Amino acid sequence: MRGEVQRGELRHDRPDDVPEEVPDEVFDALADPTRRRLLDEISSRGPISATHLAAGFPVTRQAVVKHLSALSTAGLLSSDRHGREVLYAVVPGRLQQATAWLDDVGRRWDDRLAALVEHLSPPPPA
Amino acid sequence: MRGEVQRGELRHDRPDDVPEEVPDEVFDALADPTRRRLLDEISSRGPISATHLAAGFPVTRQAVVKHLSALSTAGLLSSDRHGREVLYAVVPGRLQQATAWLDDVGRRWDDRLAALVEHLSPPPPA
DNA sequence: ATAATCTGCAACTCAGCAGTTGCAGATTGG
DNA sequence: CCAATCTGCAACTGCTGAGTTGCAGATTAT
Repeated sequence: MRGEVQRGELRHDRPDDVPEEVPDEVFDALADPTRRRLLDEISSRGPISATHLAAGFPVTRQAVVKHLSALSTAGLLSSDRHGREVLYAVVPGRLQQATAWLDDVGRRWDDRLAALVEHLSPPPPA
Repeated sequence: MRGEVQRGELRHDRPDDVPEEVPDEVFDALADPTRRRLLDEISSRGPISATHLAAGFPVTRQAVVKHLSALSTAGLLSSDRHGREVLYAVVPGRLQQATAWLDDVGRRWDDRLAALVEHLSPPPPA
């Protein structure tokens, strides 16, 4: 037996370009530990420049800038230019999109379990 | 000027091996779109084997197995062997750890904004 | 027993991303 | 004006992770 017939076609009728209604870049941005620490710092210290942030991190300023760009692309940060420096700030509403998906999965699973319990345990004799 | 004095030392006194109190593997597991779709499927269809899942995905069974392993390592899935097949199920409690961090950052930022508004707007003249 | 399934391990390829260095443009301060 | 500072762009390196193929062991069905 060679080659195992794997790689079937999808059963769901989602179009290929809309595989899920989930904020893709958001999770991607949150995946990196350094990016999460940056979000952490900014949320604590308030609007701050890349150079100032980099002073507190073990990586170069350029690396920090790339991470901030990723976070901005995901809509988690906003950047405003003040004079010669650029201050980054948190956009809190965007975080809810991530939690929404997590809650959805969790709730769906809870519903499954609840339905299962309901099905397995008939009402006690009165 | 060559070399820019970047790469400063951390200002926080966190030890290096405990950079953050955040579920690292969880975010790492949630970073991949395929893994999120797998979680999605399992939460909808209930306990299911890797082979069955792979039939609905455009990748090989092995790839699915690797993703399921990552999700299990993160504590998001549990696996039970029934006969010759292994059924994967969602562990919903673990998802709350991820949402907890997101909520923390969001709430902290909201507090900052609230304090700022409080400070900038003195009580109106009576 | 034998064929069909399902799982698991190992080695390999390949693209992407984190991080780096180097330099040039723009802005503030003395 | 000149020096210091902050930002931005581009090219390069290195590693990790997603996905693959190939095969072997275990379990069920005929």
